Amino acid sequence: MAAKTTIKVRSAASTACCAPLGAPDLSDADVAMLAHVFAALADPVRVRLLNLVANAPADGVCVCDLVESVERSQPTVSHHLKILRDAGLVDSERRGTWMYYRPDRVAIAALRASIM
Amino acid sequence: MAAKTTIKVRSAASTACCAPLGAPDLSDADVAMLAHVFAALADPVRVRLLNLVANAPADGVCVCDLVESVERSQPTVSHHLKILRDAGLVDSERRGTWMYYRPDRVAIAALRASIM
DNA sequence: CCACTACATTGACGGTCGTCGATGCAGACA
DNA sequence: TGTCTGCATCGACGACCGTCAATGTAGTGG
Repeated sequence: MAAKTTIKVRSAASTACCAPLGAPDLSDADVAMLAHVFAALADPVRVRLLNLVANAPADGVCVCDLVESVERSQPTVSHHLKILRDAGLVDSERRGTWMYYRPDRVAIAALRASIM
Repeated sequence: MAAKTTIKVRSAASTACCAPLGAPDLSDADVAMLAHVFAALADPVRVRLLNLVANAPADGVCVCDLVESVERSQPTVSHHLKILRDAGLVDSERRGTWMYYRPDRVAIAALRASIM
């Protein structure tokens, strides 16, 4: 079996984040990834959703509660949550009929660190 | 003349930034402002431009140098720089025929602080 | 005054995004 | 099996965004 290198494996979905915005040698891939994560926060509904998820109890929030809070249709909320999840800013977990969303605090801290 | 209150005047152009993303009482105005600033960084060209401006000599970079670096037309670069300036992330100053752009490090630090 | 340079603004085009109704799908329960 | 609930996906529409050529504007220098 191949030896595990010390290279950090990027978590599944091109997640946040990486090289700081102010780095003198920022690669095009880093630029694209940063823009992708920032784009996930470029909509007021998604900012609010992340804010709600971040202030939820430790076991998460279900989509139905979020739909009520942001006053958008359920498909629209699902759409925005998918964008936040693809950006690595939130996690989701199925429990029974419900999907519970929680913030990915590691990714969020990495994003903060990437700003200069 | 009216007495100056201690209320902090928001610098000219709805600038970055303010209440943290994780605040339990984040107002709609805060959400809108955060989304606006994040939207300014939601494009790879603008992320690169801010990166270039941030790594420029202390007296700034002229637009012509940025045009060469990002390989876009001069109107396109001007357009992106205007978005970054409206978001409060960069400052511009005229010197002779040239416009020099510099990062607004205070606003950038405020943006970092606003992430949870 | 004129020509030139550096940058901003305008106008137009194609592509992407936010939104919702309709539909699909999985789990719970009888 | 059938039905109900919670959520995801699809399809479509209007609005916004990134891009560039053309044009406008301000400063420089002859």
